[in-house]
Amino acid sequence: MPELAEVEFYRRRWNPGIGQRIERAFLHARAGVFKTCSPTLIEATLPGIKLLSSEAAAKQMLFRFSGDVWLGVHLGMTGELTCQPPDFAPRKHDHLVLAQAKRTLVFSDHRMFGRIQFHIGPGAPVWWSSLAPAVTSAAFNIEVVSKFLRRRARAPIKSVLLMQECFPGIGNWMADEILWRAEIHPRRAAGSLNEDEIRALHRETRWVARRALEIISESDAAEPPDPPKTWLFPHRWTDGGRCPKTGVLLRREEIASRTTCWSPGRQKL
DNA sequence: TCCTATGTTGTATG
DNA sequence: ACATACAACATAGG
Repeated sequence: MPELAEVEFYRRRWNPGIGQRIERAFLHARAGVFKTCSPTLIEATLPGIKLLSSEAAAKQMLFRFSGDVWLGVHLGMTGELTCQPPDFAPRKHDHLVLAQAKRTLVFSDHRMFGRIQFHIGPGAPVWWSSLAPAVTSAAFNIEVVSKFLRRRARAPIKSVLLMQECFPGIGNWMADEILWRAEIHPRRAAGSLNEDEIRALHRETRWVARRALEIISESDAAEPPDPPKTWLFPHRWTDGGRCPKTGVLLRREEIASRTTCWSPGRQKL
């Protein structure tokens, strides 16, 4: 599920637990989500310390605990964070379950493409601080984008937009949304974009990311809200779906091993 | 039964 | 060494 804004949405689900102590920790020790860390160490360290704060960046989340303890979460394709009652009994796909006095913080992921990372030290872990600058930040500028596109000149622009080292947090639906707004065909070679197209790509990347985050923060719904009908998003998986700008039938095809949707005529090869 | 799924990574190839 | 393409990971739901 989760790209930039959804990750931010799920991060907030654990907000009620901030400032509160972890009483008990249950882990599915054999789950693939703990590939890069030791489940036994996590289970031994967390009880007794407090959740202090959290941040989201790209498709990652970082939770800071007292005692210089840090927990990283990547939701993969189907991961989810929830806040459950204090007497919560872990189910099959609940891989990380942190019981507090008044609630239980749960990470579940049935497909197990998600990852938990664990770090003890005075500062945030290296994998966190070395994430590419947010697409909403000033560091994500035209220069950076055009340089990256030149390096990836022969790859289709759709696959380049999915590369986290330049477009952190952009996933399959955001990439399609950006290209649709920028009027660029997803199969275009990254190196073939002219100056105006690169400017449009940069502008729409920032716009889509910022608006998606605003929509999330304006909502108090229990599930991540969908973008409005004026976006490509609600039409792209609908058979017979039409472009909200031109009314033509949308086209779907696999590009870069991902189902890709675009508006023929508006986005030309 | 078969197909698809909002993601990343390791490996093969050029 | 670098860029590109794709199988593999694991599971549920249509």
